Amino acid sequence: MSAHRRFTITELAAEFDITPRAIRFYEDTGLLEPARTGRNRVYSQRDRTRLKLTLRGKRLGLSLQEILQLVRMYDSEADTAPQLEAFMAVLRAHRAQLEQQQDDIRVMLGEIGQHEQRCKRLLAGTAKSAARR
Amino acid sequence: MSAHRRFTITELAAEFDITPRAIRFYEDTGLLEPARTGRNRVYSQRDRTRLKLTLRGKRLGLSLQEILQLVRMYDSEADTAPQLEAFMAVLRAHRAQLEQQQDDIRVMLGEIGQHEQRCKRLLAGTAKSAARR
DNA sequence: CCTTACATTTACGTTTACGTCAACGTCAAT
DNA sequence: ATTGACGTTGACGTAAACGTAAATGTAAGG
Repeated sequence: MSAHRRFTITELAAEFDITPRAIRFYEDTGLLEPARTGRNRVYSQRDRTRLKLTLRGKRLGLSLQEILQLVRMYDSEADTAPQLEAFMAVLRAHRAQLEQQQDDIRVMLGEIGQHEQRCKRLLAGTAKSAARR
Repeated sequence: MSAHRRFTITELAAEFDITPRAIRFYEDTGLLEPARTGRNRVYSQRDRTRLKLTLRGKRLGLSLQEILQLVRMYDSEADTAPQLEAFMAVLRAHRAQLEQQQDDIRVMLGEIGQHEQRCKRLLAGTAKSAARR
């Protein structure tokens, strides 16, 4: 309901388990544009969403600059055909990268599974030799 | 067949599209341990595999130190039960992180799809208004 | 009024992952 | 003999993403 909830910097920091310093830094790079009450920052739902996007991007290894380009693109009102074409080219590139990452993850999960199996076998072995005493 | 192929640093650099400097840096951090012919580095299949692992880790946002811990763990001959338990704990943590990334990727791919749809619609619109002249 | 808690800006420090010379060795080709 | 092409080891530079300390404001509670 309250679509216009306001957040303080420490609230957001606590919620997302980051420091206020980091949040201010994201503002410096242009990712957030909180309102002010005097000098103090006031964050809207939109800012919160942006922050979530930022952290998601970070988890995938994007730089803040790359994230900034993405959110700017998403917000931009591209309307001419060349702009739209350029937009879509960027989208395709990012999709390709994400799909590459999906592959990488699949491979890594496979390796982890193998190692987990090996550990289980070895643990079964140590359990037996411990039981033999 | 030739399981003992040897590679020079520029060969590997070319193959993986990185600089020799980067490869030497990976050696400094302990990720690679090439043999030597005099002063010159000679890389084995194993080194090449390590390098591939390293780059895959990087694409997923891991730091070189984290990658180093992983490959060391994978190479280690843990045999005592506590070691194996600790090993598996790390494996579980990494699997959790990878699954988080999978989620992140799914969300992002969804967003990209939406924007691509929007672009297509808009492009159809601009095509029409261009045709009207 | 004074302290405590949280906020601000400014500014310098730090880590990571290389880039970029500089100075040198080496081997093949001209 | 010299010229590249490729290799080496330092050593310093740099961009990114904050950490951290200093100096200050300000609102609430005892």
